[in-house]
Amino acid sequence: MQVSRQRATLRLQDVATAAGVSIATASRSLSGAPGVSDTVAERVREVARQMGYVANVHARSLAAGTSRSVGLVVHEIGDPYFAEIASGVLRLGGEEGLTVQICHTGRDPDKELEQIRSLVAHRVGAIVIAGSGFVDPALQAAARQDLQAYREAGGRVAVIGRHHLGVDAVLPENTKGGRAIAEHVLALGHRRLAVATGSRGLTTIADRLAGVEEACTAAGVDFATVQVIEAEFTRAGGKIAAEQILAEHPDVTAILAMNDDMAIGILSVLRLQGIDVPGRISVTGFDDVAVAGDLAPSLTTIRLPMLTMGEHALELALKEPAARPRRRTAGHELVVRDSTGPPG
Amino acid sequence: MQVSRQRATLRLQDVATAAGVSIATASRSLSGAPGVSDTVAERVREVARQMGYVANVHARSLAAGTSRSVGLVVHEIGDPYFAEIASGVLRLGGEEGLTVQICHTGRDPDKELEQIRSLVAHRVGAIVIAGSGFVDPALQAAARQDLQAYREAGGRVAVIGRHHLGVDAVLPENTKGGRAIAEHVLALGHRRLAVATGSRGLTTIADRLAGVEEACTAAGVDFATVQVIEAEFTRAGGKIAAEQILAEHPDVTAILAMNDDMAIGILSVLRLQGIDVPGRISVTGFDDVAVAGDLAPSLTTIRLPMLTMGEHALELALKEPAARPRRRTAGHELVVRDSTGPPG
DNA sequence: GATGTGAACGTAAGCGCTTTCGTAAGCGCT
DNA sequence: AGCGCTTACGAAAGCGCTTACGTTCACATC
Repeated sequence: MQVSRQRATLRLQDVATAAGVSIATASRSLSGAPGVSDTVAERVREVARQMGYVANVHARSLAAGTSRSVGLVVHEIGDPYFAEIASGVLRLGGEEGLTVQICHTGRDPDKELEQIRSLVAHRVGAIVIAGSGFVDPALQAAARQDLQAYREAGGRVAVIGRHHLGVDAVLPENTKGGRAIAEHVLALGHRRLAVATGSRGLTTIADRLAGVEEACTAAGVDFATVQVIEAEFTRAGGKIAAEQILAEHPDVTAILAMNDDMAIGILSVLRLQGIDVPGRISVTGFDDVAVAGDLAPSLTTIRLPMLTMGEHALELALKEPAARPRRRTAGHELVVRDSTGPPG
Repeated sequence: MQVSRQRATLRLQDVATAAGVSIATASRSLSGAPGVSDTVAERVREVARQMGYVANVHARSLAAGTSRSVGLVVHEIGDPYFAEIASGVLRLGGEEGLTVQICHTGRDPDKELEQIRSLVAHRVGAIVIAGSGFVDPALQAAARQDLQAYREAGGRVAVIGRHHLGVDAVLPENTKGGRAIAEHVLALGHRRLAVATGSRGLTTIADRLAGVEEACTAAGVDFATVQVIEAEFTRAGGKIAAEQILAEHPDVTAILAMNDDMAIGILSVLRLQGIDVPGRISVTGFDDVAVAGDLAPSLTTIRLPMLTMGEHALELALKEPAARPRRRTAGHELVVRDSTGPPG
């Protein structure tokens, strides 16, 4: 007895046979390439649909030398800042019929390189790298070199929020934003400030701090008197920073967190300790993550258009590469809410 | 003059030539397959590293018939619930050396099918589908059929939070959780309840509501007297629901939101209207997203281990398929915080 | 010393597509 | 009828890998 051995999946050949055409015609019909009469093309498509044929992407990419997919590298997808960027990339990518590979690095430079390599291996058409780069020149150079090779092989790269990689970039106005938020606090009359920040080894943070320093200098406040507390760039880090500030610098009247996540942690500690915000201490954030406006008190912060930044970055990456790296600034906006007020 | 035409990217052949071995030996060396002496294998690897060779994943997948990548389907990656699940999948996936393709559907059933097909086309080794399914049997059947074909072709599937697809599943205790949160509120003495929920056409929501109904019945509260307000399953939907509840049912003393996002929106509206929580109205959430504990008032909710659920789902999907679909329940935990108290 | 054995390596046949090139047929023109 | 031109299609050559199978050679066995 003969056992009819069934293939696991349909091939283009099966569709072609069923439609009574050659494999070449079938391929052209399905991809919409010219050189096939409309009637034949339509018949092939109908047959394929009925059979439930799904083309093998690997075979297609190998033969065509291109792939309809893009890569996205983020620090941590659970972080709302990156989640929103990812949402933007996924939205535009979906519209363009691209699949998106997401990698997260946990802010580990080695892992970042590894992830980039993996994306290169996948011959993704474009790579979007979100999140701060490293101030360390050696790390920058390593990333730069890998990306350079990828681009020479025809890959496209865009980054969000770092400007040292020689590729197209979407740049949030970190320095201007840092300046704006500090100016707001200074204008309210605060003079004894603390800053809660993540590692200064990240460019984003360095930029934001630079803005704060500018504003202080302009207002005649010696930046050296500003207490800069470095902790994790997370809610937990914010809590630790807040406790440290309260313990060591009880006279501070305003705490500037360098992202909303830290600010949320800070608010939480102040609330637990019964400290009035903004009555005794004003608190500010940075990013304007979705929840910032719904906190109590709602958070004064700098709005960055994360979703749009994700879209723009992918857009840049999909464009014909320019001779010189393009820069696209993403605007910032000071959003004044209830967490800031004049010093008590 | 002869122009040396340079290849865009290195091939395995180039490495083999440089190392003075055949392409087969090179392949075996790099993949760690047996049949190569250690010295030769090491030399090949060293040469490959020095040349910066990165294997073409498409060629590899095509030849080997497998791919080291998995797909993740979520409703919306910007939603913290899904972002945390994604984080779990990415974490475990990264550990296993898998790349992860993320698709989001915007809660659109057609788009979900489309995304699943795209993943099938990519011959991903496994697919994890997160998020509620549709109660509608026709939609269920369509998804089920596509997945069935994929599994017959050797693909693995696991789902999170839906139990109708005949595949391995990680099931959050939605009904038990709904019951627990309602019991908590009822035990505090509340009798005039409102529920703010997303579309009841989603299984997750139907399950949670069923739990609430159970608790009400057990406590002798007629579920028909509970005001169930259906809106978007988001912060914005929570605000709309809250306004409607305040306008139409001002005597309500507790609002049960069917996820934290809605609860945050509700808290925000109550705060704006100067309504004391929990003094006049108690509010509960569901999920325990990261920010829930740092809100003011902090949110009483049901904790679901999202990150772990993501990991477990991928784990299930990577295992040898069992004869019968496996079920793995993810525990729930009532987290009582400051947003609930006895009715005023 | 003939023979079997296994390890180490090379040859070549695909994997399922895309795309170049060749060919046949249909068309209008002289 | 003969010519060139266009259009529609098929044959076949890859894309860059993996892997079944063949070959070689060192070594142990009788």
